[in-house]
Amino acid sequence: MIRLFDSVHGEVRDLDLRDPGRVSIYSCGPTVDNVPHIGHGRQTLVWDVVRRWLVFRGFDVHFVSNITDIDDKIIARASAESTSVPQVVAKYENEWWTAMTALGAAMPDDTPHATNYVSDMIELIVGLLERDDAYITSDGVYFDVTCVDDYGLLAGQPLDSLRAGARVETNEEKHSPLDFALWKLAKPGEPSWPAPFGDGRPGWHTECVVMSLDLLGDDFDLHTGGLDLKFPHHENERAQAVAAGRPFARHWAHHGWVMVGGEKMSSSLNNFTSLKDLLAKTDARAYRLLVLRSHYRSPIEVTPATTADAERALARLDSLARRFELAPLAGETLEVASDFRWAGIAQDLFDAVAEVLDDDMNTPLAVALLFDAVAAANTAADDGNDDEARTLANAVNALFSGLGLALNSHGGDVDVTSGQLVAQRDAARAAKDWSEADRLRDELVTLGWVVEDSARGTVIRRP
RNA sequence: GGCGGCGUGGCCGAGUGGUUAGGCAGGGGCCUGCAAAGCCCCGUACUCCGGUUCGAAUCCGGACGCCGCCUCCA
Repeated sequence: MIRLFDSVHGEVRDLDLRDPGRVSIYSCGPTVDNVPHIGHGRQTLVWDVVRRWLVFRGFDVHFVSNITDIDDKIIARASAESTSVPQVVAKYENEWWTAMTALGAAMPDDTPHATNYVSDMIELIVGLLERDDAYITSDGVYFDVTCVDDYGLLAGQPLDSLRAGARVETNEEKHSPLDFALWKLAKPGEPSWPAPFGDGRPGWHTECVVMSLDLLGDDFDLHTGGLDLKFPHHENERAQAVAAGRPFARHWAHHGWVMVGGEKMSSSLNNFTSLKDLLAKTDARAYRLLVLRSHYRSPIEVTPATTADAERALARLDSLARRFELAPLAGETLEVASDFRWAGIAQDLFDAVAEVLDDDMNTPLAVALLFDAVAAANTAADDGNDDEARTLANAVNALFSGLGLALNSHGGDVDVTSGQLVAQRDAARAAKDWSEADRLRDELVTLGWVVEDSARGTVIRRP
């Protein structure tokens, strides 16, 4: 049984699936109005890992993540860049998938785009208007939050206290400051779609409810997103579903933010580092390891110090991969291609890791267990217990593969010159010509290699 | 004001009422021709003040500090 912290109940609970063995997940995706930042990267990694783990555990996972391709901020960006909305969308959506692929994240099974769902959204809004759950103003259609009895469920507060804390509302026509736009009437020059209540565009909260229900069906299993989406975005999605009489997400899960000097990283605070910039100087696998080494609900700081720490830890894993010539068992695909036999000490490791991952994805503890196994494998190999060593190393490799972290045994392509130097050094060492061997090692180091001796002779790799 | 989270050894970061988290960095040792990699050993931490308990970093109360949501936001 998989357990996950449920944001509605504020506690870790069993994942109660609609269809046993199958997991339907909707993960709120980006508004493509800017380059993805490190926080988006964490988001993608967190849910990629959850998805992979569920697949590894044998569940049939249906993973949906949307692209918001119409929004005020996209329109603003098009204006700022003196270009069109479609061009902004094309540019930043491309940036998004490029960065996420570089992170080693598997593509979602479905990637719905809001603009392909406008007619469905209009249909939903018409229904809400018919039931008086929404009303029309001079600039659009708004949802009346008082129509949902338990509005505030995700916020963890009743409507009254939410209203008390609401900031000063500038829109006098809204019945309550908490009411939100379902439809925004187009101003001149803005992209628009025809609708019975006037040409315009859908509100952000309306997209996700329509797309998730369309692709995953009523009563789907899990809805995820950043902690900042819990309220009001998810609250409002749910409110529409409730008003429309559609059973919505059975579970809600939210991940913590990337922090910058103690403050939340955010597009609006403009304190972000783009994912592209991070990946230009950091191994993407190191970022995945950094994310794995903290709990998904905790805030993390991504700094040169923490990424360097992760890179050195990763080097230890790659070192194991080289020693045992391990090849990753999963990459682009989610299935871990392995005929690995989980038995004996491998089974013990699997059981220990599974126990902590099944319990609210305690990846830091799982990683600790895997590092213990790394040491055990090395010790066994040092002691000449080859079978045990190899079994453990393979198990570590399989489990990291299952989490999307590919161990790398390949130290870099060796050019002809370097290859010759390696051969010469082995010859010198065989002849016990140490000064010549050391000279050749220095030469290799100058060429940018890390030189190690192994049972197979000189091995070189890139640092 | 309402609601929620956090405060662990040099750094990152888990965690349970009593037993080594793990990683990185640092010190010592083994291995090695010398290194590198690997292995072993070491630091004995838990914001503060009370309380419960045979025993609390872990439970309760309080204080202080930090962060977040209530507005766009992963």
